Amino acid sequence: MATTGKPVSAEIEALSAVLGTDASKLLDPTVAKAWIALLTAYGRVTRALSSELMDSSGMSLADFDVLAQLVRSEEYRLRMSELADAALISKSGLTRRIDRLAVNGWVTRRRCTEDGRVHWATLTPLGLRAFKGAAPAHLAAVAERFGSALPASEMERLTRDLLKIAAKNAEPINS
Amino acid sequence: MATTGKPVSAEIEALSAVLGTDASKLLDPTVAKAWIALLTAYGRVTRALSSELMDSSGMSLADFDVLAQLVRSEEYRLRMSELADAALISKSGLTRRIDRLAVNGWVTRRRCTEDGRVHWATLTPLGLRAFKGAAPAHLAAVAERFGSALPASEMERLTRDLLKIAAKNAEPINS
DNA sequence: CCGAATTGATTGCAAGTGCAACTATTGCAA
DNA sequence: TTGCAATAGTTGCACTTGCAATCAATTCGG
Repeated sequence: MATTGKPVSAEIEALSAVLGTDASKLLDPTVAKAWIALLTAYGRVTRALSSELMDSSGMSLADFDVLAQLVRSEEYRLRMSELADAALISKSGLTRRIDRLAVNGWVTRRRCTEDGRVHWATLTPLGLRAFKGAAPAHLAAVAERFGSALPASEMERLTRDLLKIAAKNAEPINS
Repeated sequence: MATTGKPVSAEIEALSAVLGTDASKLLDPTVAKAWIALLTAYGRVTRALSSELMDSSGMSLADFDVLAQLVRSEEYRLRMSELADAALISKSGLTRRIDRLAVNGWVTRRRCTEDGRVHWATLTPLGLRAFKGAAPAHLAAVAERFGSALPASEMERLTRDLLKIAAKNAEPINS
């Protein structure tokens, strides 16, 4: 979405001309600038991290997230829907992602004996090894591409601001 | 990626336990928190905006961006690759997106008479109408979901920080 | 001028995605 | 009990995506 490097004020002016109303009434130029900055920063960083991770470890960012959630869970396992929520993807998306991870031998899927509706996704030793192999480079890349741009105090302020935005839009993904 | 509402320090500790090294050496917990906050804020806001826009105007966020770029361009037209860069999508993605927009009658695609390699994507009057119909609600939604979370001065600081991050990762998409 | 390199755009392909419909299992109420 | 509602997960579908290969037009070196 609208992420040129060009000044946003011009963009707002162009929109005003077209919309026939003062577009800055609809969207404050300050906000528009910030929004475009967010889209740009997010897009560039994730794009770079994604291809670096794929090159170095053969896994996607989404794969890494799923493995990370399993790594930090009790007994290296989670229910499918817990895992979907934690990794911020839809349930159907997770089903197929686990299919792929299972083909690699990185996770297993087992039906729960106590409640037959539940399926456990469990990290295998091989999956743990894969994660351990991928994590150092990936974390270092996050530190470099994202972390090194701002001093710590500013980073904390950024976190607070972003969490306020996130809080304004809180709703679970799997309704 | 890894976007639970849970404290990140726990995440980092879990990773340290697994990686066998102090994961905070690899990724400062302050940075980790900020990164997860960015992912969360971005994911929630764009998800909501996307479905609201689709419901109200039948266009995707990507469609809106493409139309917005054309609206603010000279004579409502851009070369395919200019437009791809401006809208932050790949060239092949743009080709097919323009296909779809052309089916709606919102844009036309014409070969350039001076340089036969170049194709112009041009906004039609119908496309302009569609954009004018969609923009007010969408801009208002950005104002509400994103803009209203922070006061203006904080918004400006956020913009500066995000642009620093973007600048650290500057590379054109279509290499 | 002619052929090779370059540039602009499209297409084949092999993914990934979410929604809605579906299956399987369990819990609960009468 | 029995049958219906709720819950967990999977699948069909239609659509998007990006990369690499390809086609088409232009430019440039000799």
